Amino acid sequence: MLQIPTTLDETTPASLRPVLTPMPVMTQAGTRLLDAAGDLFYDRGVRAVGVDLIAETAGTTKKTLYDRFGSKDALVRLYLLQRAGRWREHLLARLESAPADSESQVLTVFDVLEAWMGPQRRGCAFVNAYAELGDTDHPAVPVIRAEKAWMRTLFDILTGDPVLGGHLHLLYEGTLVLLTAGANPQAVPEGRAAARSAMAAHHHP
Amino acid sequence: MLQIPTTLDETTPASLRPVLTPMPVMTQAGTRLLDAAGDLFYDRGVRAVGVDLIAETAGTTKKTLYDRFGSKDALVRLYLLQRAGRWREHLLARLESAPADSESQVLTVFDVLEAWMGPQRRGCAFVNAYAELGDTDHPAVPVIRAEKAWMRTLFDILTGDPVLGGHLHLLYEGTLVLLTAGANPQAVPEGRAAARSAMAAHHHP
DNA sequence: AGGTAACCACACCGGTCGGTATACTCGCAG
DNA sequence: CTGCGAGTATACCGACCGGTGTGGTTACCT
Repeated sequence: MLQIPTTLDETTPASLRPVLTPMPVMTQAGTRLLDAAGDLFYDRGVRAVGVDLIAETAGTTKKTLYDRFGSKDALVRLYLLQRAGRWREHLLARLESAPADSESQVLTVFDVLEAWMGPQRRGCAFVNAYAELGDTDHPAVPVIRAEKAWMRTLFDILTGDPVLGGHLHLLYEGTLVLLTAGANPQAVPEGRAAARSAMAAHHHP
Repeated sequence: MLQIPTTLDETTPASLRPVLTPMPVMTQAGTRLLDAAGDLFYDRGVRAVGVDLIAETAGTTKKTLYDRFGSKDALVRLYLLQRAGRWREHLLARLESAPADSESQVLTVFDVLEAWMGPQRRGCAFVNAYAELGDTDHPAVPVIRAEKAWMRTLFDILTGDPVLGGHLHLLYEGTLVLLTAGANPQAVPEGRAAARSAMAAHHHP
């Protein structure tokens, strides 16, 4: 049985320790605000979206936004936290209904990525956010780092080998970048084939 | 002899056709402006830097900025164009003074990347810019696409095989992302080792 | 001498930024 | 009945956004 952590620990992200980073209790307007912010942040970028637009899109007011979340920075952090949780749940569910052997599991990650992205060209929400925030003390940065560390841990666990896991994680991140910024529609098939080749080479050296 | 294009063709980026995209003739204040904009854009992101700050940092005025470049968007495009040119020249110079065999050339790319980045955590200027601009009609987007296509062509030429070239390009982009957004200081050594493994597997299948 | 390109200093424009304040309505629990 | 949390509406704040206009000073070219 594979043991994959389902929570996102911001302080020791690579560990398996099940630390909770719970979402705050959401009111109705709060949920609408976070959903609207999520769509807008992802589509246009964090800095490009103002709090006025978020409140208007959610059908509420800036007052309510600041009553619920306190600041735009906190809302950005929650946006990434929610997105990380949804991706993890989605991916783990698909992996459970895939063949249990290591190679199938890894290739399934690429398949799930392709279906998740669809025809869209906005790339990885975490890489995009990091591009805007940089290596600062913004409260969202630990969430970004934790998401990358979680994917690395996933590949390590799926393969049982940190060297192969690292190789596959590099291929996964490269695929995501070249699919979007690179505008290469063949990125996912190429990434999948490269992953297959890397696993074959590792098992028959 | 390796034949690597040194120019950045925005319209047919993958071709070897030597189309020029020359920098405009620069005055003294124009050069200072573009240099200041380059540093600020890369360090803080394109949207986070205003034209007032650029002009002040360059020791000139907004008036001069708009007289030279016409718009902030044009300045952003020129920033990426200049950066792409510098990276290409730097990388090709290092490749010329490296062993000429295919494997050494590829591994040298990772070494040059590590030295180019240094201890810094701002990542790929082109990926960062795409994160802010997205798949829009911004004049800088073709420059981003062309840079990614140029790196892919480089790996194709260095290896003489588009399948292996694609694999290595994925590893290269993944390395860059995980070094910065992922905050993994082992990203370059891991990427280098993965590249070596991919090339070995390709030659002894 | 006249023209012109480059540059600087500075004021100005409408719009938007993140964030706050005031005042009001509604539903609900004590 | 009262208090309170949630929400709405709207006005406001100083700061900054990209971009423009005016006027004046050099230096060089014809």
